[in-house]
Formats: sequence, C-alpha cells, structure tokens
Amino acid sequence: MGVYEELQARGLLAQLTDADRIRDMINAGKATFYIGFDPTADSLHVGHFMALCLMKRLQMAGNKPIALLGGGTGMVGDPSGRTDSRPMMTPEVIQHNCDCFQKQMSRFIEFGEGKARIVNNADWLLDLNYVNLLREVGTCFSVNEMLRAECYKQRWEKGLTFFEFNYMIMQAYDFYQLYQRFGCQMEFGGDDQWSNMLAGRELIRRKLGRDDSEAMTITLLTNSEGKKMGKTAKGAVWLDPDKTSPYDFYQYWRNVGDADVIKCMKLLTFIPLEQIDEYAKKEGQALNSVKEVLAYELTKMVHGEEEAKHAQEGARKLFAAGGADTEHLEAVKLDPSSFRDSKIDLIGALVAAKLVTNRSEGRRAIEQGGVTVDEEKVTDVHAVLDDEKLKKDGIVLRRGKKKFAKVAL
RNA sequence: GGAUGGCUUCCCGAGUGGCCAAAGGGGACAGACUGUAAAUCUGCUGCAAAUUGCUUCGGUGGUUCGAAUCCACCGCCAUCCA
Repeated sequence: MGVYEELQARGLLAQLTDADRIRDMINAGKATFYIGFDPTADSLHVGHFMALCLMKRLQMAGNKPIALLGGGTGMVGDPSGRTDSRPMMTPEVIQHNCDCFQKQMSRFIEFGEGKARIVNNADWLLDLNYVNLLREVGTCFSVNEMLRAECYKQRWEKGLTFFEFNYMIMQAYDFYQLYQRFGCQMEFGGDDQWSNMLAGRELIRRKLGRDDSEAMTITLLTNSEGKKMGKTAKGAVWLDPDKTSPYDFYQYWRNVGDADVIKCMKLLTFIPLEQIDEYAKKEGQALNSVKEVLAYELTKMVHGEEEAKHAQEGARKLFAAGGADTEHLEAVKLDPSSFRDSKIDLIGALVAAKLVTNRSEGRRAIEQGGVTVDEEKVTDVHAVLDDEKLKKDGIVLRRGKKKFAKVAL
C-alpha cells in the first residue's frame, strides 16, 4: 500500500486536481510539495497538526515538504469561510507568531539540508511593488471568477474589503514563487483552501505556460454533527502546553463523542489501520478504552511520552478511582489579608483557587449544589473555611465533577 | 458623493420614555440520569458586602423627574443610486 492509498483509507483526502498524477508522484516519493501556515496566533492548533501529520506521512514516503510560514499573508488574513474579518496584526506580533510556529513545527518535522524546508513568504511578498504586481499578475485574475469562489460565499452577507479580497492573489503568488524557486509542483492544505490553491495553479499555468502543478486538500476535522473539532468554548485546543495544558489536551480527546473516535484516530494518529479496524469493532462502554488510546497517542505526539503518562494517570485516578489525587495536588496558598476580616470564606477561596472567575459565579455554584469542601457538599454561600484545617493539611475544593483545587494557608 | 436601514449582554436576536439587568433561542456552567460520551429533564447565565446597591444597550453631549428607547454630532457596517 502506497502513501496515497494510506491517506485515502484514513479518509484524509478531500479534493484533488489530478488524482492519478498526484498518486503516482507521492507514491514514488518524487513530489516536492508545500503547505502554508498563517501565523494567526502564537501557537499551532489541531488543524495545523493534521497538516503537519500529512507532511510527516509524505516525508516518510520520501517526498520533500516545504513548510511555508505566512509572514506576508498574515499581514492580510485569509477571509475564506469566515463571516467576519480577522483583526489586523502588527508586524511584531506576526514575527513572534512565526517564531512560535517554527519552534513547534520542528518537533514534528525534520528541517534541514536534504530534509524539509521552511520558508517565509514575507521574503517575497513584502517587497512587492504594487503597480508592478498589478501588471505582472493582476492581469491573470478575473474578478468575476474570484467572486464566484466558494470561499467568499460566507462573506457575502457581511461584506468583504478589497484588502482581504487580495488574499487569494497573495497565496496564488506564493505557489507561483515556490514553483519557480524550488520546483514545488504541489500545494496541499485544508479543504477551505481549495479556491486559493486553484488560483495559484491557474497563475502558474498562465504565467509560465506550465500545466504540471497540482493541488490537494485534506478533510477538515469535523464531528458527527458537522461541527469543527479542536475548539472549546475557551477557544482552540492549542499545541502549546502553556496555552492548553497536556492534561486538558488529553481530556479533550478522551471526551470526544462515540461517533468520532475512530474517525479521529484515522485522521490524527499514526496507529496502523488494521489496529484501528480492531478498535472499530468496539461499541458502547467499551469505546472508553479506545478513547483512552486516542487521547494517549495524541498527547504523546504533541507533548511527549512523559506528559502523556501523567495526563492519563491523573485522569484515571480522578475518574476511575472515584476521587482526585488530592495527596499530590499542589495547594494554592491563601492570603488572609486579602479576605474580609481575614476570614477565609468559601466563595473567596473558590475565586482564589481559580475554580470560578468571580464571586457571583461562586455563589451560583454553591447555591446549585456544585461545590464540595473535602468531599462534603456545601450549600451555604456564607460558609467559612476552617483555619486549623487550612493550616494543617489544606482543604480540597471541588467545583462540578471535574474541577479540583487544594487550598491552604 | 446621495438615499435608506442598522450597531443591544459570550453569540444570534426582541425591546421605540418608567412595569428593563433587558423577551426568546444558542452556547457555557451546575444538578439528575450515565460510560469522563451522546440524548433528555431541571436550574442558571452583568457585578457586588445580595429582598438591597452599582455599572451596561457603538461613542460623546443634550432633552426629561426618569433614556436601550427622543434629539444633535461623531464612528463603524450593510443595501441601493452615482
């Protein structure tokens, strides 16, 4: 089975310009391809992770990856599939984000001589001359055609500025540049990039008269309800341990819906397909063990084996053994002087332990029976914690089922 | 440049002088049921020293005993005309 067939069997492939040609090239390990990453934040997220895995899979098959950092395109921001415009970022922030991306990517992909290459489109986009660009590539794009592109549909209602409208041209220009500089014939990316990728292919055809560039997109990670995965109410699931802790990262995957476990495993992990087929036979409660495997594998890939073990052990203790590992829980030191009359009241302690964001929320949690103090449910909002106990062993506060904290003096 | 419509709480969206911390829905959070899942049901969702007080409806100023609501100016967005 070639890498192409593997990708196909995992359900990664979405749209391809010329499936036969792409298959032959990547299976033979002869392709030089690129994937672009716009530095929209100071950490990669799960969507990027899928793209990195694609890179890795193809690299293992002998192909040459180019990771393109969008130092130039990030100055504009891709409007594809969005309903609102992105906030504009300062050049400093973009540079910082690029640095963060590069660092994180290096954990997955080997860069260097004869290996993968990393480039930044700021190198050729920022110095472009407006009028020259218009003459050089502006003539190759039909506005009519661009407007028909699927990726702008969602912006139709809210409006689109000329500024953002140009994004497609910049990305097309990237492909054109990489084609010439590195003989890069293929652009891969998320399925939302399809229009942009086709534009690049078109530019190469028109400017260079070459018909041998290809584009391929991979499926966006969606759950069984069609919603994008990798997002929580608090935002994206980040790969940076400081933004999403390894434990939270683990928990995210441990808690995926039943219908999504196998899909995630196929799309995100390197677990062999035969093995996944075995897991797929499980149903109902037995799926929990499969979810553990998924969560462990992903945490291991992103944060390393140590962290994955920690996360798994912590989670098992918390849920399976019926109680948190409160022994080793690090206590939050309370400062009595920041409390009224130096009395440590429960609400204040909840806030200090960051189990709630403000006192109102703490009050609500208590009223609704969601708070326990050393495993005893407390419903009195005026409850005060025992000083002696705080000084001695500390007190374990629990909010809801999954959130714990220990407080002490 | 002209005309019209709009900007409300995390999001969508109702509210056209007091009964408004602001309907309804979504999301989030908590409880019940469970498998750390899903579905369902219940509660809850501005802040606080909490039968009360304080701050909020794009911004600034004004009218009024009283303004999300009326007026003026400014900003932003959309649609149509040029």
